[in-house]
Amino acid sequence: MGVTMAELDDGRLERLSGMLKRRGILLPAFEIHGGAKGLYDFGPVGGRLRNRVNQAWLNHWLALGNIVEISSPTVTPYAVLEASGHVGEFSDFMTVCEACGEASRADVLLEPSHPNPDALALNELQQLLNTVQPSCPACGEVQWSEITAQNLMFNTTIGAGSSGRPGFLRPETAQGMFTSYPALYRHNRERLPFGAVQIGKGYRNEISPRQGMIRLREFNMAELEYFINPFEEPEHDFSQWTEPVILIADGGEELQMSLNDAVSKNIIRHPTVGYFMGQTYDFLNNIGIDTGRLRFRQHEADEMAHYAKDCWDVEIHGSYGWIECVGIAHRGCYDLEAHEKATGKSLRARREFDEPKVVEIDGWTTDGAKAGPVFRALAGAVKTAVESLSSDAHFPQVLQLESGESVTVEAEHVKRVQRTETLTGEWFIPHVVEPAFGIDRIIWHLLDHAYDEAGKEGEDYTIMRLSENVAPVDYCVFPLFEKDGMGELAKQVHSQLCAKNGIVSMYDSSGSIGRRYARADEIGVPRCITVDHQSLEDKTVTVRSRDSGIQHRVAIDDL
RNA sequence: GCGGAUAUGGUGUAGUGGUAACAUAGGAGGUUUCCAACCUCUUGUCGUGGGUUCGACUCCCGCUAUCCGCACCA
Repeated sequence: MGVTMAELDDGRLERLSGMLKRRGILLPAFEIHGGAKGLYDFGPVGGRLRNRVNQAWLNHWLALGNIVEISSPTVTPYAVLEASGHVGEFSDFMTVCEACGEASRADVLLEPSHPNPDALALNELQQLLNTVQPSCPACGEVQWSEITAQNLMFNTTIGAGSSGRPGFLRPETAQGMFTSYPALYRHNRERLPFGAVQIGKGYRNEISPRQGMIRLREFNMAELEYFINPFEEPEHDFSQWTEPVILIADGGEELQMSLNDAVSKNIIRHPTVGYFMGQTYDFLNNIGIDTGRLRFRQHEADEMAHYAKDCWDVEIHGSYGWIECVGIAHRGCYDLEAHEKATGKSLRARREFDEPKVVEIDGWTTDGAKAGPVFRALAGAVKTAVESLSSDAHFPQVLQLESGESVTVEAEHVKRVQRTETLTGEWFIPHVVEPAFGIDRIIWHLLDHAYDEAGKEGEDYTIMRLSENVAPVDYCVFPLFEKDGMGELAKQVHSQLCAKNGIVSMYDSSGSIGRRYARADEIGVPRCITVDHQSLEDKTVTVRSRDSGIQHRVAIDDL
């Protein structure tokens, strides 16, 4: 990078943004009320584009055969996001310099004095701040206020009055897939692997949204949670990904290597992660991302969340430089385990052992009839303590319970347990590989890559070279002139097309024919249909393709 | 959040202490036998709140938004 946008694009970004606004693709939201930072409208053309991208995404994953689609609420109870770690993780710990009023992040101030202050809890940070006494980066004084947590999630209250419970707008869609795990597992006949996808809105109350569509406060995301059995070696066919792609591995150097090779050389550390990298590459290619401006970047070990095993971002190059648009992470069992711990509900899958395991149980347990009346409320804790003893323990014995109390256990309170158990399998927490897509960022780059203002015969001319798979309008229908019945016939063709499932057609009769082609090109309509004099005689029309300008004559009935 | 700049029809811009202009786009009509042509008519603008003033789009202050840099950013 290092090249500023102005040098790079010569005003292209401004012209593109202006066009997107003028043509109803992307517009600042609520503009008549003064606008709102980090919030955008998809306009009459953009709304359709977004839907097409979402649909293409959905179809891409559903085609794998073991993926289901769900939809969960955006309003999320406090407890869910506390369990997932977001209440802690999505907070910035702020402290204010009482000398100059400058607010700083406590963990950033303490970075020189601690290997990973980001991981500390509030009270630990406060302690460290008191000990270290860092000086204010703005004024040099050392007068810090109490640390406060600044949460990046939107707060809300679910319910009214005293019955209202605290909640948040979700910062990601993923938690819905994790909290729905029992239903997903049952639906999939209790067999791994399987996946669940969800497309929806996420919310982050960014301190400073910037760069248009790149950092939003409300954004469209699409996530896949793929649940796998960590005891099984995954089998994926990488034979379709032998073309070299750009990889920036952990070490920092840029490699040109196929995904196939990267997996076999263990640069991509988990085959399922590699498989989804390949699938993601194909998806982005299919919807029209210029794959020459796409690269995979591996998270460094210290950048990765502590539970993640391997994590790759897909970065796409556009007017804002290289932007992270997709993250593909191996999250281990972190999420399901977290919800399991918080709720006490089992979020597991069953696997049968190749051979049953025979377990010799040789130890002690309490004799309920004797120990119960003696230890009363402590009986449960005593039982746990006794069962942790080895087979050669002797009684009477003084045991320290977890609660700190000591009890004397007599020989009559316990009995010997000696038996053999055969275990045919076990319950385990599945691991998760999560490809997470920022739809808005992807749409931005689709537009950015498709926007071609190369000109035509020396004149300024812009074409939006969107893929047919996502183009918001499929056809424009023009009467060459709106007379002699050409207008009526064109309208007829137009409504005939609109009536077809999934087809969007626009009718345009204003301005010269060239102007209408230009308007259609600007929003990326792949094909324009023109009704001319000949159409009136033989019921054929010309179909002109956007990228080549070539026209074919086609019978109306064959459209 | 800090610093700097900016805010005029849909879009891009000009301009002034006496209620605004140009281009382009849009609409109607005409013309035109396929790539932003032409002619006529026409719609539409000073981000927002306050102050100074006889009078503010213009000067001052606040707010909001946008852009750039810093900081922040699974």
